[in-house]
Amino acid sequence: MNQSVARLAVPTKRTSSRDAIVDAAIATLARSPDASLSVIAEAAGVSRATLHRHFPSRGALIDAVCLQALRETDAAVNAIDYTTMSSTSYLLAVFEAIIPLGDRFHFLAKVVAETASAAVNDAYAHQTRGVEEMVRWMEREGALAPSVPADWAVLVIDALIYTSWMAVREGRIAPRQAAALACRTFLSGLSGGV
Amino acid sequence: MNQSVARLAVPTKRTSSRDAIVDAAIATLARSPDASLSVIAEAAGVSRATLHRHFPSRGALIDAVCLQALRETDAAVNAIDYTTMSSTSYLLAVFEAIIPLGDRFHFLAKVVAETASAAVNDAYAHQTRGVEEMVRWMEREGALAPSVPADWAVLVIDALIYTSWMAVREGRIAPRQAAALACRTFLSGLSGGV
DNA sequence: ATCAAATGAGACAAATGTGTATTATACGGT
DNA sequence: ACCGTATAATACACATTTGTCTCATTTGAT
Repeated sequence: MNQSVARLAVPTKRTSSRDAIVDAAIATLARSPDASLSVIAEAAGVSRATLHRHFPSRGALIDAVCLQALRETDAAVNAIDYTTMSSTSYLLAVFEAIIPLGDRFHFLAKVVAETASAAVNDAYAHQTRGVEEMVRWMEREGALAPSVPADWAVLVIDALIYTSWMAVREGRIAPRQAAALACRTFLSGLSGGV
Repeated sequence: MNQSVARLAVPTKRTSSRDAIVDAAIATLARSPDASLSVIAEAAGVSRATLHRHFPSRGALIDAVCLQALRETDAAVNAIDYTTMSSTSYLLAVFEAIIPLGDRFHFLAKVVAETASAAVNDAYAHQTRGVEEMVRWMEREGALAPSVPADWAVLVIDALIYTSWMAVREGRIAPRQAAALACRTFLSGLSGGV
């Protein structure tokens, strides 16, 4: 891939351009998911040629963007110390960790379809596996009705995250409240209760 | 728009091509939301020139597609006789009416962004207003917790419809079960209960 | 049969996005 | 100061899509 990587003592700013491009791509695609490479390069303060040097094709860039997003969400979730809490508290913690990332990653749903990269699919599957684990945990703790297919539970969690992202993005709701509402919606629905 | 419309006795098949194009557009865009006009025209069994004759621009076609979709969903919901049921039964009926339409309209979320037509925005706003009314009805009947923002309830309903559409489309779940699960999720969440 | 409207077939221009290649320049470490 | 790398600035080729236009043909109503 990068033939000079192996050479030692060449760390300099080798990745700085690349990172700038990925960051700019995230920021730009967040506004317009169909932004051209020219626009992204400009936003990165870099020539289009340089962009192509780091990412041979648009798909390669989209891949990198997706992987970066998945890496960051993964990190946010992994930062939670789940050993000290119940599965339902963990659910809330996950919502609270992920929802603030919506600013940057809400566009993923639109953009992921562009790519068929195995790496991205793997990372995505890994993330889904994490959600499935959480669902199973809730099942074990009796926090989830046995009649509910785990598959559906996973889908609803994803949907609530996306909905929260959009609601926060449109200024309809504050991140913290979104997390609380999403959690409540998942666990007890919107009827009755408080 | 169509200067010959006023002439009487010219109903013939004047709109048949147009309808064929809209139908083909729906079917084609359902598979690939970025399909070109050539592909759509071919699917409609019509030359691209004819397509352009009916729809001057791509946006005009997308508009027509969106309006058609909104019209159909509206019709499906309006067919429900809400006078004989509770608000929560109505919610289930709405889910059951709309979810089967996902086959054809699930792509709307991706495509609506292409257009900024006032007509489409109006139709969309009208539909949202319908959901808001339903939410208020549920509030009046005490089926909705007062602490839940109506705004959030509307968002969750939309999200559940979209999630159901996708889940059904991917064969993960049957339409009827999807409606039941969506309804249950909204009302009582996925914990406890049955 | 006739006439008008609708259509099919095709050519065409313009715009856009993407990927490649070339050359000169700036930067950074040795 | 030197040298290699990364970069900027271009230019280019290529594909795709969209929209327009023309002309011949078909269709359908009368």
